[in-house]
Formats: sequence, structure tokens, C-alpha cells
Amino acid sequence: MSLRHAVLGLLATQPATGYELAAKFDRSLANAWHASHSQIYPELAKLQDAGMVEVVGEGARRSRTYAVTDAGREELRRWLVEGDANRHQRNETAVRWFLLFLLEPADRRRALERELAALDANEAMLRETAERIDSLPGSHPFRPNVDLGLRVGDVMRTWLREQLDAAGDDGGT
Amino acid sequence: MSLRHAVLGLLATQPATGYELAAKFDRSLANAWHASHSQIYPELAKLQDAGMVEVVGEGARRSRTYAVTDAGREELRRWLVEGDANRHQRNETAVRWFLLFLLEPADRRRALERELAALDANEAMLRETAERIDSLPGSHPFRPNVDLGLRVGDVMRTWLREQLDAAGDDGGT
DNA sequence: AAACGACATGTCAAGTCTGACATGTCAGCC
DNA sequence: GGCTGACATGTCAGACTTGACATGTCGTTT
Repeated sequence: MSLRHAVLGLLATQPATGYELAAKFDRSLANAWHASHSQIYPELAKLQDAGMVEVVGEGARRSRTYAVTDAGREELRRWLVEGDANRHQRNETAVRWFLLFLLEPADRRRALERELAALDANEAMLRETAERIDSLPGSHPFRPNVDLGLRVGDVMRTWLREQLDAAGDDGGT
Repeated sequence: MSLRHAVLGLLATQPATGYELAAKFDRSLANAWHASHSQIYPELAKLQDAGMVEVVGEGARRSRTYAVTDAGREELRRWLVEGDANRHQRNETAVRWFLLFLLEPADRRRALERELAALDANEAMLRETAERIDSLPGSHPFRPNVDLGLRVGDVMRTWLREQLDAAGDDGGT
């Protein structure tokens, strides 16, 4: 279960409310793990019961800011250091890309173009994030990961364009 | 749900038994989607009820070979063409890589080296697959995907080595 | 002939995740 | 004052996934 460790990790980076965590899952972790608030709030409660996070502040609208405790930090460290490199992933995009060859060239071209557009959008988001981070003073811990995302995105877009060319050859205009 | 479409796709590529499908999920789709036989057999039954696959042969040990029907092919096509480019993924490795900066440099180096080793193993597997495929007559539909995997692997390993260098700078010997 | 390992399928309890439903607060605008 | 949209939390049924348990077959080796 990574949800637990993702939450611990985000809180270890910076204390946050459940709402803020949900936003971070949609931004920072968008390309790594998806979780919505309906999972995050119960998980925070469980982590609090387990003594791994604690409430460090309350704000307007019943909001509670959580922070990691020493026990939580230890659990996180244990997972990062000892957890075996589990390569299992669940990636709908990858499945789709595997099966695109089954389509007729015309359909395939359309699908490839849609995938390319989605990647372009992701690229734009990453570039924005990079710029925002770079304009901040000091270095941001996630900067290398943004960079990795950009590089992987480049490779994937190149590949998609190659597949588009190939589909064009097969299918005429 | 991608399990259904992954199964349909594999069967559209080539008819197979549930057992063979499970093996393919561990090989071809290892970096895309994980599914074990305890999911595959029930899914085949559901797909058969829905008229999307049919039994085209029976072999030793009660084995049944399934193939996609026209209805299944249509559903698969619909998903490939119309399904929106869902970028949600669930990737424990990515989460870990996001949080590695939280570790002390010594721990971080150890973790990075373990990740590098896991990637090397994956690389070796992909190269083997590529060679096996290339030695076959004709072109194999998954060849481009193997290539994509190799390229993405290269980018990731380069990144890991950079992070290792950075951790070395931080933490001395 | 017994033992072994790969082949082959099946079930199920427990855990995880999704999407919808539900409730309420606060700030700014008209 | 009322409206709207962002903020903020919570619950839950239904679907999906995991890992363990269960059963049996076939070919090869000892």
C-alpha cells in the first residue's frame, strides 16, 4: 500500500490539511499515484490512530493541519530503505499503447494524435511547474522529479511521432 | 477498468488459455498492468457471458483456449479509439523516487543503488525479449513497445546516476 | 511406481479504490 | 442580504485487487 507512504511523505515535506494533500496528489503526484479526498481523509484518521501523524493546527472551516510524528518518519524511512523495488504498476495508458497496433491505420493515427495531445498538455503543466519552482529562492526537493518527467515525456512523444509516421506509411493519407 | 481490455487485447493478438494469459501479463504487460490468475479466470467467465470471448478449443488438463468474438473486437476498438487518455497511474516506484530526497545521503545512496539494480534487471529482460523477437521471422507487433521500454529505461537510469552523484556530493564517502 | 515440477483452473476473505452523495463555511460580488 | 465559488470534511455502496487456499493433470525423472 503506497497511499499511506505517499501521505506520510507529503506531510514530511510540509504539514498540510487533507484538502491540501488532495490538491498535491493531483499536481505533484499526478504521474505517480492517484488518490481522492475520499481516500485521504480516512487514511489520515488511520495514521493518527497509529500515532504516525498528529494535528498541529486548526483553521477556518474545521480544517486541521497534520504533521508527521517521529513514528511516522521512521515508518516512512523504513519503507523507503527496506521496501523492495516493487515494479508493479497500473498504467492504463501503457496498456492502450500496447494494443494500438490492433487498430486500422486511420483509427490508429487518430488515437496516436490524441495521446500526443494529452502528452503535450502534461508537458505544458510540467514546464509551468518547473518555471514556478525555479523562480523560487533556494532549491526545491521535487525539481529533479519534474526534470525526470520532462525527459520521459520527450522520449514518449518521440516514440508516438514515430508510430504516427509508421501508421501514415501503412494507411496512405 | 483496463483488465477487461488488456485481456481482450491479448486475445485479439492471439487466442490463449487463462494460464497463458497470466504468463503474458507477467511478461509483455509487466510494465503496464499487473493481474494474476485469480483475476483472469473470473474475467474470462464474465467476458464469455457478455459474448465478447468464446472457447475455441479444449486441451489437456481441462484447459480452454479463448478467442475474441466480433463483439469483443468492437468493444476493444471502442475503448482504444474513444476512451479518453486517462493518465492516472499507480506507480509505487514513482512515489518512492519522489520521496527519496527525505533520506539521509547514505540511506539515499543505498536506495538509489537498489533502484538502479532493479532497473538493470528490467533492462536485461527487455533486451532478451528484443533479441528473441528479432530472431523471429517477420515483425512482431510488440517490438515498438519493447523499444519504448528500453528508451524510457535509459532515461531513468541516467537520472538515477545523477541523483547518486548528487547524494555523493552531499554525504561524502 | 512414486515423486516432482510445470501446467491448469477455481474460490474467497480481506483490503483498496472510485464516484456519488452529503454537509457546511468563508470571502467577494451584485 | 443573497448568490456563487472555492474551501473543507465526511460517508458509503459497489467495484476491483491481492494473496492464500484448494484441486487436479500430465510428463519426466529416480
